[in-house]
Amino acid sequence: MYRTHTCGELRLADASKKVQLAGWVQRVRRLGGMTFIDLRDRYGITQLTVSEKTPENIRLAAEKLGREFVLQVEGLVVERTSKNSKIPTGDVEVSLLALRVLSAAELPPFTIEDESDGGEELRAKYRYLDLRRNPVKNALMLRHRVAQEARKYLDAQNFLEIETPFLIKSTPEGARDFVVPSRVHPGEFYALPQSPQTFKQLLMVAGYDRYFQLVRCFRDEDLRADRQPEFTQIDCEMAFVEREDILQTFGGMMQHLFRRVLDVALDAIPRMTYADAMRDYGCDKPDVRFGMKIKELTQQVQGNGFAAFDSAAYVGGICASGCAAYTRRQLDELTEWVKRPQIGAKGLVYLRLTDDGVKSSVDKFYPAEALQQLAAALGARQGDLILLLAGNRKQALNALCELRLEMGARLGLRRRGAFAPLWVVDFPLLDWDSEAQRFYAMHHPFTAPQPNDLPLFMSGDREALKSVRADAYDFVVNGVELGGGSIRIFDAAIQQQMFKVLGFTPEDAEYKFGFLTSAFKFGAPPHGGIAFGFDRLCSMFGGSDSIRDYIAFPKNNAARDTMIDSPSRIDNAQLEELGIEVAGERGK
RNA sequence: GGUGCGGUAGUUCAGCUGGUUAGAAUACGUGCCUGUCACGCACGGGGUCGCGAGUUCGAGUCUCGUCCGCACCGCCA
Repeated sequence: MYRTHTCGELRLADASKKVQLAGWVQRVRRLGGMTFIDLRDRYGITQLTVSEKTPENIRLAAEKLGREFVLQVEGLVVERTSKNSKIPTGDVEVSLLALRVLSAAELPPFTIEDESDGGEELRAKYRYLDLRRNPVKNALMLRHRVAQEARKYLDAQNFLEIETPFLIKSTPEGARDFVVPSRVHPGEFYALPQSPQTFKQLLMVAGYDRYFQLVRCFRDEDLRADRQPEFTQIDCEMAFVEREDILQTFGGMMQHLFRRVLDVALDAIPRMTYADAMRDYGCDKPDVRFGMKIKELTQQVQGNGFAAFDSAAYVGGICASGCAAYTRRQLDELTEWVKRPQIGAKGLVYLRLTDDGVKSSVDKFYPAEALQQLAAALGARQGDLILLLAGNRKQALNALCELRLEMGARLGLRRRGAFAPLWVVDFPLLDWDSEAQRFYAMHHPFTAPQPNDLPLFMSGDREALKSVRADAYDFVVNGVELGGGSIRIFDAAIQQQMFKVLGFTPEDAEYKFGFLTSAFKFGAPPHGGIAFGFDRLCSMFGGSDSIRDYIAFPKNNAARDTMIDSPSRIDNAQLEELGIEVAGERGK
């Protein structure tokens, strides 16, 4: 036995006990005749003392200790003469009777402290040291808590946790697949799942009418702060349900998680249609912690000779409360901001509602009365700033969406600790790609059209298809998409029609998804489901925009793990065994 | 594939319009110190200024290329 207590455990009530502790040296403070050692483990820090009364062999050993040495010690718990209220164990210390160095340590490349002096690059390379730090440890503990609470809720609702395979078949629709060569079948490949989508549907066909899984998913796409090539979903599916059942069940799960993890009580989750979200917020994942809704003004502003507006397919604006005092410099800076390539606006028109009336950058095109009407249309009051921009509908809405979020941030309206969840519903089923002259599934090819739109869908008419709504829904919090799902097609004829609309030949469809359509021939129940981005959920709970600290061993921006140095080359013998041709470049 | 920012002691950073021997803080080492907990004081060691080319009498500083990191756009059914 190495220890009787952890380093976070001892209190005044333990005084005069003889205890054993084990942990890492956080810091040594040598005061001459007296030495203090902070011993750290997962649970906390306990101060060890070496004084002139301490046996000499321990005094000598203590002189050689450095940061991050691993010790096992025995000692007497004593009340401190000067207490430290900053740590829970601060009323006591352990006066050493025995000390064993289990492991000496080199000086770490950065200090293991909450406010570490190490940069991200260094901490990534030595992730096992970074994991010793409290902020990372707390993030992983939060992740554990969320996982346990999700399991508790789903188990109580009769869901079964069932594992599905990681070595599956490549179906390069949507995201790129990670691919794994087969040694047994040279020249053939498995793919890692982007999600267990088809398997969970097969489980519904098999009668396991409530399934869930905390499951790793793999997508070979470029990374972001909130996107990793391997990430975890809370993947769920239910049979004999319609949309309402799913929204109730998983709205309930979110209320459970917010309550149990954050002690935040969420009201029933509000809903918004995709069309409303696009119109009022310019995107399908609105941050509704604040208003500042977008207002379309195309009709109202055209015909006054202002070319930028007259020639635009869409003109819209937002009203930033209390920003009328923005200086010319600030407005110029904002204009540059919206003209950046990432935002892509051509320019920015402003109206400042000052004490002296409306001052705008387009005064010469619009009479004062027209400007007043614009202000009224946006519900602006004296002291407000109106920002307008124009373009094609999609670009302009996107730019307004970004501008709204930016102004919201500048005005302090995107408060951490405030949570505004919602369901976005009634997504379009299909997305027409005018370049490729084909439809893509907005969600995936198993998403059911809404019952009301089924005749339109079966008609196969291109214009009709563009307006078909899907029985799909996203769960959005504070402008972040945390989950999404749909009611699935379970009728073979509708599924065939979907493959046809998406341009799959019957052979294609058979090759890629034949197992699923076959299964549907043997009695498929109506079903639907949802998947939540578990890493994002955790980072949302933790108040971070990056999911990296909520993953024990994440990849960097370039999809590398700099600690283990992956991906890496493999030798020719290994390649040959896999039946993969050895490239001429190799070995150079 | 693209845009922006960054790369200088172990670490975090400063280093102006190019100009002596590249600094600070912290960490580390040594000495002193019996109540510290960001201990204190004194002294000390520590640099391929990411890498390569170019401009120049002279480059940490300017130019080009390249590698690496972060954020974002494209991409993510």
